[in-house]
Amino acid sequence: MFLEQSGNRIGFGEGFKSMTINLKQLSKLLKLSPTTVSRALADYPDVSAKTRARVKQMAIQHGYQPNPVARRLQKGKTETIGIVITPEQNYFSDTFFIDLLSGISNQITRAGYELILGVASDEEHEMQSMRRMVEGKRVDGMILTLIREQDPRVGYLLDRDFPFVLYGRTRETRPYAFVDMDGKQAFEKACTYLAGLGHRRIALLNGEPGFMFPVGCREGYESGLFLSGLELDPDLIREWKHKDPSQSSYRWTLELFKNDNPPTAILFQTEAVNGIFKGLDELDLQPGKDVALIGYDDLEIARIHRPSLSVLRPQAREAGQRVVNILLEVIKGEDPGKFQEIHQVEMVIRETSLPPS
Amino acid sequence: MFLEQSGNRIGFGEGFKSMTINLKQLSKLLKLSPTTVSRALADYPDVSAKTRARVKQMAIQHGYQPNPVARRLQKGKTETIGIVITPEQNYFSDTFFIDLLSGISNQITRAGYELILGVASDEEHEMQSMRRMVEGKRVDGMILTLIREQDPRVGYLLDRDFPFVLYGRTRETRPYAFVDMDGKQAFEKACTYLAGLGHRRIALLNGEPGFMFPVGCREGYESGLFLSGLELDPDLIREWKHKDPSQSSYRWTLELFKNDNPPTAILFQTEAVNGIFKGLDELDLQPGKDVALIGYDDLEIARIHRPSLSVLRPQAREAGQRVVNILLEVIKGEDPGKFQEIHQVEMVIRETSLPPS
DNA sequence: CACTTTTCCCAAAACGTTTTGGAAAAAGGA
DNA sequence: TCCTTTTTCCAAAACGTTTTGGGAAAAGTG
Repeated sequence: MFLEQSGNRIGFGEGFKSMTINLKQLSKLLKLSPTTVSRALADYPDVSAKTRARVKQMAIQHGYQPNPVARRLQKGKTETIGIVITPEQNYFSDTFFIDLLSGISNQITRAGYELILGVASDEEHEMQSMRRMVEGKRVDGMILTLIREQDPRVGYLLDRDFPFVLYGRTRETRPYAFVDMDGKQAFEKACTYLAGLGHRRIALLNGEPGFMFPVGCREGYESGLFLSGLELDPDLIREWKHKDPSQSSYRWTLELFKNDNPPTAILFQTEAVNGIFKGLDELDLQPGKDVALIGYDDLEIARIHRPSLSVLRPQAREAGQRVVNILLEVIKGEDPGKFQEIHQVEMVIRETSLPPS
Repeated sequence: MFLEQSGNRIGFGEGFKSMTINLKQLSKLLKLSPTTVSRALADYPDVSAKTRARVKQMAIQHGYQPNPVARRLQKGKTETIGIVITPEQNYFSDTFFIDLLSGISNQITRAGYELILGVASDEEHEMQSMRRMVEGKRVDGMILTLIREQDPRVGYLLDRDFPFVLYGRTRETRPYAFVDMDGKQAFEKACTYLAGLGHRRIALLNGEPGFMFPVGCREGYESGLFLSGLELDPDLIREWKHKDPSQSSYRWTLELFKNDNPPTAILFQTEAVNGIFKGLDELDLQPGKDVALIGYDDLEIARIHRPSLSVLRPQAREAGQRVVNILLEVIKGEDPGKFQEIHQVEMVIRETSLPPS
């Protein structure tokens, strides 16, 4: 049976291609010009309803789909958008990034576009991969994530007037499009919530310096303290590194409680939670009971752990969809400066945000 | 200053395109035909060394790069390969999958190809996304991961004689190309190692049923027991689910030690480690000391945790590179049956694989 | 020198679409 | 009826490459 099938294939002599039909063949079948068929399928008004129906029916019957490569050449667009990720991004939490990517991918598909992916080992290769896409005319627009305070990618793209959208923000005076999570509001909310419960010593384990996101978190934290009439103690603030969130947070947790006046609550990014739990465990402190905890990002561990972790939950999927919709507008020629969105972050209260004991 | 720049852009009236040069323009500059320029750049022997040098120099001077879309149309290839991932894949461990993807991406770039990514929420959308790529003539080949025992994707692609390579294996009699990790050998090795240390009761927490990988793990486990003269106890074997590795492994760990004759060692996939640690903690058993542990996959947590976790470490990056190289051969027309690779998995002994106490 | 071979280059076709700029036929208006 | 408008279709050009199939000039060969 397989042999026979294989024989057929060899008989046709063109492998996979034999299963496919193109515009010219379809138009011949319909006894119409390629022009008319093309326009019928694209719903142009200058083809009669009757022939349009006939064309469409024949098209689906033969499974005709316009060759995207040919269409791209004619249209002068690649119908493709690019993204470059780095291994760091992965530590950037488990379900979070895949959710973002999922929103991006679905919206891109819906628009008939393609998402091409680059994986870069470091900052230099990240730039290199992007340049290949941009200068090699391989994409119509770029999506940028994991944004740094000073991010050369943004300047590069602005200089070339090439369409792009940031997931995040950077320090740049020229207008550009972005979708960002309101980290400031989120941390402010968490901080005032804890203060409202009676916590007076609230610590912050912030993200890696150099990146933009922790800047907002810090602002929100400070603002939250201020609004609650608490004063800022630099000893309660520290940053961790992407490379080893658990290790650095573990060490920091131990140091934190050597303080004469230790905190009763900690704000942090959920990726660092393992180290914090471990540190508290070693100090014989119970999470939630002895120390209140609120993490940023609703990772699996936050839901699984007992006690379950209260978190700030960014809506990554929705953000991904917005990023794409905006990018498509920018590609169409809309002014990027018009698209600057800051999304609210919801707080999910679970078991680790009790009043101080 | 910015205004002036912007004015220029509007002056040229063609935005980004104005920065780019095409073959015709380049050939005009060189006073040569497009044919000759094209062939010079492609190192055809029928263009003299002198003009070839002249062409190349001018090309880099003007940053000429052939338009990939036009090239693809003419060559009848998309120079693109596709991959579809699912959120499940993410639980499939942190650094592991990104490492695989990194190997894939780098090798694809090196070949001048593109990687297009689909993200599917479930099995149905996974198929749908793949069909769009294949039937829409958007890719020359597919890479498949997270393979199931009965995997409809494989039959679909074989029926169409469409090039693809599996990362993993499936139950299919027709020949196809794959790169797989030797899970059997890995678990056999781990099992005999533990038995060699004196363990007589070794438990297995296996991956989710329905997927192919756990099948090999089980085989290796059973074979390891047999080679060590131990007998198999079904009570010591259980599977977990991708959706909540920690939760199901936690419950299982508790059940496991209700056994009259509890295990002194556990083999498992590292994703499930949190649940196991939590279960052991609750039972007042110390990992490594009271119960030996070996996980499959060298995740961050394995290195960070104290005691650090002994693991089986697959070389994801190398595997990704092989997958791509093989796929490129298959696309060229090589017989897929020739490419069936099973990669060895190394064992990293850390602190959780001591003799029984 | 005459003939063959080699070297070097190029015009035209092709890849599969969409868009442009009509043109023929049908319908409407006087 | 004759002219204008609307409807419906299509031939040709264009997108930017690579490949095909020569052809002219230069270099060898006797």
